[in-house]
Amino acid sequence: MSSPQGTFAAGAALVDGRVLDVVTAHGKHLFAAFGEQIVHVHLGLFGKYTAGTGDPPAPRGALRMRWVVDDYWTDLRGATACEVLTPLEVGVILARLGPDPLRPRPNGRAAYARIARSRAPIAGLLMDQTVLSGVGNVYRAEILFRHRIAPYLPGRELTEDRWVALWTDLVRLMRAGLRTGRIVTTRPLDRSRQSGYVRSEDAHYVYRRTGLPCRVCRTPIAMKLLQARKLYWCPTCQA
DNA sequence: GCAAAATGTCAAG
DNA sequence: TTGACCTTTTGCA
Repeated sequence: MSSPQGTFAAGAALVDGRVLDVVTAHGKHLFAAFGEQIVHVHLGLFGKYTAGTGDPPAPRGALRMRWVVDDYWTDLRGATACEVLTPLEVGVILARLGPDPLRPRPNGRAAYARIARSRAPIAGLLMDQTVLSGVGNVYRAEILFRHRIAPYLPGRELTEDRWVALWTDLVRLMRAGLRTGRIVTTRPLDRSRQSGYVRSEDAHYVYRRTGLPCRVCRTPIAMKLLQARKLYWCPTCQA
C-alpha cells in the first residue's frame, strides 16, 4: 500500500506489505482490517475508487491511497476519511450508526423506535445515520416516492405499517443496487423477468428531476433544500 | 477557462 | 443554519 500524494503516507506505511484479513462495510463506512490496524475509508461526497489490472497507471491528481496486489490495483481519491484506526476507535464509529439495510438480518424496528418519537420530517430522519445507516440522498427521495409519503411528514406521524412496508422495500432496493452497482428505483423489484436495461434518465422517479413531469401523475417534480441537501418529491403523489 | 454540481459529515456560531 | 473540507466532471462562455 502507498499514498503517492502524501497526506496518508504515514498511515499507508503502517500497513504496507501486510496481509489483509477482512473488509467490511457499515453504512457508508468501509473498514479494511490488517490485524489490529484498521484502514477506515469514508467516500463522502467526492470520494471515488478506480481499479484495474496490469501495471498501475502513473499517479495522477490527488491520489490518497493505492493498493497493489499481484496484477490488481485500486486507487482512492477525494475521500473525506482515510485513516488507520484501532479496534476501539472503530467501535466508537459503529456505536453511532443505526441499522444498515445491507447488513445480514437488519433490524428495522430499532430505526422505527427513533422515528416514532421524532417531530423531525421523515426525509431528514432517513438521512440521519444514527437512525439508520447507508441511505443517502438518492434512496431517501426515491423510497419516499415509492411509498407516496410526504417528505415533511413528522416521523411520529408515520404509522408502523407504513414504516414496515418502506423498510422492507428499502432492503430489497438497496440489495439490488449492491448487486448491480446501479441505483434503479423505477422498476418493480418483484418481477425479475422485467430485467431489461433501464436507461439512466429513466432510473429514478424524482431524484434530480426538478420541473420534469412526475412519471405517475405528470405534476412537475418539486425541489427544496432540507438541511443543505436537495430534496426531490412529487407534490401530488406525495401530498 | 471557470463556475457549479455531485450518492456527505462535522463543527462553529 | 452555514461554511469548510475533499476532487473530478460538466456546461457554458
